Amino acid sequence: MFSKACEYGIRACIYIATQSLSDKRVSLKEIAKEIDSPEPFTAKILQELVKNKIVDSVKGPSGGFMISPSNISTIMLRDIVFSIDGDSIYKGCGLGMKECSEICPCPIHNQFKIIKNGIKEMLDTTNLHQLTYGLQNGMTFLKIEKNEFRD
Amino acid sequence: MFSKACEYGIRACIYIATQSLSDKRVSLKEIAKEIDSPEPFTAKILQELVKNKIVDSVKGPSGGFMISPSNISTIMLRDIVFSIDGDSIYKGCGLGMKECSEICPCPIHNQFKIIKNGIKEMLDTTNLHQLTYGLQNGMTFLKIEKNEFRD
DNA sequence: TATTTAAAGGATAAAAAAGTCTTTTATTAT
DNA sequence: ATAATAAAAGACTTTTTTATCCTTTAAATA
Ligand code: FES
Ligand code: FES
Repeated sequence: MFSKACEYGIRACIYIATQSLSDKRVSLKEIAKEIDSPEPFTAKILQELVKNKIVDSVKGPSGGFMISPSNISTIMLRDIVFSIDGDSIYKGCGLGMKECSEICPCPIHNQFKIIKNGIKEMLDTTNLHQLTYGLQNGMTFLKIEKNEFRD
Repeated sequence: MFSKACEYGIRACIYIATQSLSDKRVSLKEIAKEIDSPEPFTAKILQELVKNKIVDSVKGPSGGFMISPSNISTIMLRDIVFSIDGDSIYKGCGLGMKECSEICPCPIHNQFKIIKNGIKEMLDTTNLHQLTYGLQNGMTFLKIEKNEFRD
């Protein structure tokens, strides 16, 4: 569905957002640990998100990444996905033809249109605040949690 | 969404099916031409589909690929996709966690469940016959058609 | 101002996916 | 039987994606 880069990007944004709500900047190291992602690769993805004004970064001591709390409910999942994967997921042809169009539809075009509309709808209507909510309440997770009974 | 291999695989099956309905075996060369795919790569994918009993092949002169007409309406899109890409598209976690579960759901789990159910539903209920229908009527296409006015 | 800290940038490496090529095997028709 | 045909098999190459490493730049603070 999404590229690995995009998956890490979304997870990183959600984690950064939870901490930004408590006015805390977070370091790359902390992010990678909390979302269980490879640190240098995550750095690259964050650079891209910073360029796209989704994440804000500050260098040096007590620096790190944050997302301005006022933006957390205006940033849509679509914005993050678009920054990293573009729009092929909801615009491209499901059978990989150069373009998806009503004029030259592939055999699964009509079935796929429904799916792609659903994806677009989800990306367009889900904001970052919604995604952080469950995480803060311990109802959702960004990595497989290991408890004290099993590892 | 699907891998390139899977896209070619689906397109190949649809083309083979249309010809099999006229009792014609088709060669790799013809398939690759008709679905606009790289010939040797398509060969690999077809081998896999033959192993998975979705496509039948015969070597030698007047050999080629076909799909038994009686199977065309029982082969589901799911069967083709599963042969090539497995079930990660509707079973995996949208944010790339090792598994998708209700016990340890990721922040987009609930939104994604709807999408994934839609995909599963589509794959489970769409059969090969449905997909060949539009193609035979010139309503759907397996490659961008070039007409006499523009190329 | 010097030192430390942490991200940015750029080059590189590893792995996976996509695509190619050559040889072998099976089948048909001569 | 033999030649021709077409898929199967397996090794190989290229491209893309994923991941790592090292140097530079910017900011804070001591
Ligand atoms: S043309 Fe293939 S999905 Fe629209
Ligand atoms: S846990 Fe991520 S989609 Fe279910």
